[in-house]
Amino acid sequence: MGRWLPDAHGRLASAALELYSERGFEQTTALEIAERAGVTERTFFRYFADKREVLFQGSQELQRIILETIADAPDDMRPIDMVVASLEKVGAQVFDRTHSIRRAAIIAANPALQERELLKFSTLSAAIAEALRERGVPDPSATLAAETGVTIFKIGFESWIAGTPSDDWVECIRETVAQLRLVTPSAISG
Amino acid sequence: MGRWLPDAHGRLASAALELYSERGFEQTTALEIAERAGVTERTFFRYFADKREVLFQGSQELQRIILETIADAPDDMRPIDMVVASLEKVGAQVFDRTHSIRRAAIIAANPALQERELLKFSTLSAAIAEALRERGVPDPSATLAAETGVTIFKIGFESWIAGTPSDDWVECIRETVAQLRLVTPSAISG
DNA sequence: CCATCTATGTCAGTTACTGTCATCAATGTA
DNA sequence: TACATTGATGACAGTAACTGACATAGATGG
Repeated sequence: MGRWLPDAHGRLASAALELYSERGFEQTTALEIAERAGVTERTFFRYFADKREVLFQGSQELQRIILETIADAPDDMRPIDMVVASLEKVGAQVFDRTHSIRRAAIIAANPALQERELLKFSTLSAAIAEALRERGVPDPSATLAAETGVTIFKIGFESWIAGTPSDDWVECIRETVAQLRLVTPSAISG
Repeated sequence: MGRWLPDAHGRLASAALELYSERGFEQTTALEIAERAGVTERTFFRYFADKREVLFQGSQELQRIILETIADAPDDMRPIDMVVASLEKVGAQVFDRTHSIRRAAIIAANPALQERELLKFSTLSAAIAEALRERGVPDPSATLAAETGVTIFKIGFESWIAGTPSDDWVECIRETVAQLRLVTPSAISG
């Protein structure tokens, strides 16, 4: 056995989620998180750039899968369909529903966390647009498809969390796309 | 003459903009801003909730004008056109171009400020959607028109700052709408 | 002339985060 | 076996963003 318990990163992330749930984000200090995880406060900030970042560890993995899927998509696919397909793929691999529900409640209760979430979405959108451009999709199509894709992700994620109309990820994404088609048919589907 | 110089709020805002420009947002302390404005640090935090908020004082006025314009729009106008009309109206009343250019450069250089800006846009979008709903526009049309409107604002603002194709606000908004029409003709214009 | 109001100053306190150096198990190497 | 190196962590001091509580003094109204 090592000098310390393994997986300090994971213990910190779990401790933070618990404490943010129990007493709220602002009412939780970094010291408290560290103590519950059995490390010092300094170690917390070695793993996470700040208190908010703990809740967004999944975003890198999410982005990685989306970008890879877009890069590997067949050439004859429409850009928006490449993006939607990558969104469908992401669900099963990344999300635990119980965890996501708790996390969403924490974020909904705190503007500082909403800010961070918006920045992550903005970053994701820029990365998707760039991936599309690398596949030869010109602007503004690339940017618009990316923005639309992120909008679908947001709304689809919300409905998956809410469980309406379904708690199945792919179904939520497809239903969201269908809704959007009703409003902008010629922009989404040929 | 009063006990203190008048317009502490304005002096603080100017001092902050200067210092953020000169040495960057993170390299500027609240104490330095206060000293340049001739007040104490405590007074700075009486006027502004935090260091970032100084740069977003215009957003409330911006939102007010947009919402009022939407509320007063003719009944036969399409929702998206109500929003676009409100965006056109806002420019001359709110923005000073020199100030806006400096401000944009400061924000572009700092992720924490980008987060705040995204939150302001998100808030604006929600408020526009609500204003449309109050005029009888159902969802998801209201939400989509609001989101589209904010997108137009963002891109139009960027082109106005850049001066391409014009440094005239209304022209920038109209050009952005035209660009968007090219991509989603049936969603924007009948 | 007095009471109150309002904007500000003063000051102590909490906490998020950072830089730096020490420690010590694990690991590789002679 | 002995010894140097590495990597994760602890220890600790420091900065700066905020916050709360109370003091002060000019302006204002009766």
